[in-house]
Amino acid sequence: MEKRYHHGDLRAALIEVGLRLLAERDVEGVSLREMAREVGVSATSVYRHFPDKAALMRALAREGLDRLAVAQQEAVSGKEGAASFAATGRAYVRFALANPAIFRLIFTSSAQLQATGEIEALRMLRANAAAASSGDAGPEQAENGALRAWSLVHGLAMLMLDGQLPADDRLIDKLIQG
Amino acid sequence: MEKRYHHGDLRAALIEVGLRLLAERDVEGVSLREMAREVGVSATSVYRHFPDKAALMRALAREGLDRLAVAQQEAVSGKEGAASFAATGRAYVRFALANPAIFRLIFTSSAQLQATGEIEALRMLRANAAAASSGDAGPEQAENGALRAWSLVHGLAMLMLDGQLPADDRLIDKLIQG
DNA sequence: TGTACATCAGTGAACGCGCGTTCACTGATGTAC
DNA sequence: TGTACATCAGTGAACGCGCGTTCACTGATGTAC
Repeated sequence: MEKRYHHGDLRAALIEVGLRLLAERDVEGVSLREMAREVGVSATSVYRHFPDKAALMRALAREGLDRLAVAQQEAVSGKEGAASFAATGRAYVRFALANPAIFRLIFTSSAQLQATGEIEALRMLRANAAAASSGDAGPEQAENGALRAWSLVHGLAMLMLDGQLPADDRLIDKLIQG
Repeated sequence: MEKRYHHGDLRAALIEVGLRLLAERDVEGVSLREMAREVGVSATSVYRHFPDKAALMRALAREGLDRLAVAQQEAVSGKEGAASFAATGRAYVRFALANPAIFRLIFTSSAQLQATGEIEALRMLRANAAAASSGDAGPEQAENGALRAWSLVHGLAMLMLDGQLPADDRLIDKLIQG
């Protein structure tokens, strides 16, 4: 028996299932066949919506990036300057800890995510980092400060994900705050 | 015809080939069978030296970690304090850029590398980072400064590897130096 | 110095595996008349 | 309102793939007598 999905429904269902699987296991452990199986559809039908597996994975990365952007936006609301950066940075690291595989997927595939708006989450972090370091002398110092802040937050996330540092909320606060 | 390796020779040859392959492609692209093929030996013979593929990959990570330690040691020679940290940090990032797959492998599998001495490279970076921030008030501030420095350097390496920042030597210097 | 033998690092064939992808197809949907 | 038809999202079977690993084996090495 054939299941009929309204336009876009199977696509959305595949992305939802994909993100759920990525919450449980690593990127390499997620196959196109399994995503189709979980949705309850034949593997073949995926090809009606994505040219190949890579395209589906890119869609997952894009959706993950959107969610990271939302998390940062929620965290930053009503804050300014240094407090704003700290909030964004904390949200960034916490998102990574809560969604390890998705966070990794975002960054390993984001070089291919070129379309407008897809890098919103990254743009926002950079903007906040720039605001945080705007007390510095010139615009170049501010830019350097922003990149340093982004690197700090990104490195913190990665080191905690890889078990090099304890994934401790208070440690995050200490390192980002002061 | 059977090839005879003196004790440890095939082991060393496999590690050498593994690192060479990792210089060309990603971790997932390196198979046990290919490493054996490259050495010129049957896949089966690998099991005389490693219980399974995971053990071989762990050996590759350990060797990579040693090389990272050496690179840092060479970079740091004769320097002190902040200059010492900057040198170590630069060496760390440059190693990552020169050996992307190995650098990633080191960190994704280093949670399992528990034996003494295996974390030498990491210990060294932490020590130098601590030295760099020893001007700070108390020991806790110094520790925080060290972790911040490590995060900064690690994040910089990862962002450059993932194409988020240009892999530019001058940018490395600017962000680590100042 | 020569022989017997244990050790153990190699061998090729075979296993089952799940994968991504292609194929020719079917049948429900929604539109045109 | 009913019928004809094009569209196209589904289907299951099949493909070739290289993988990690197991098996029973072979034959070179080096030691004990």
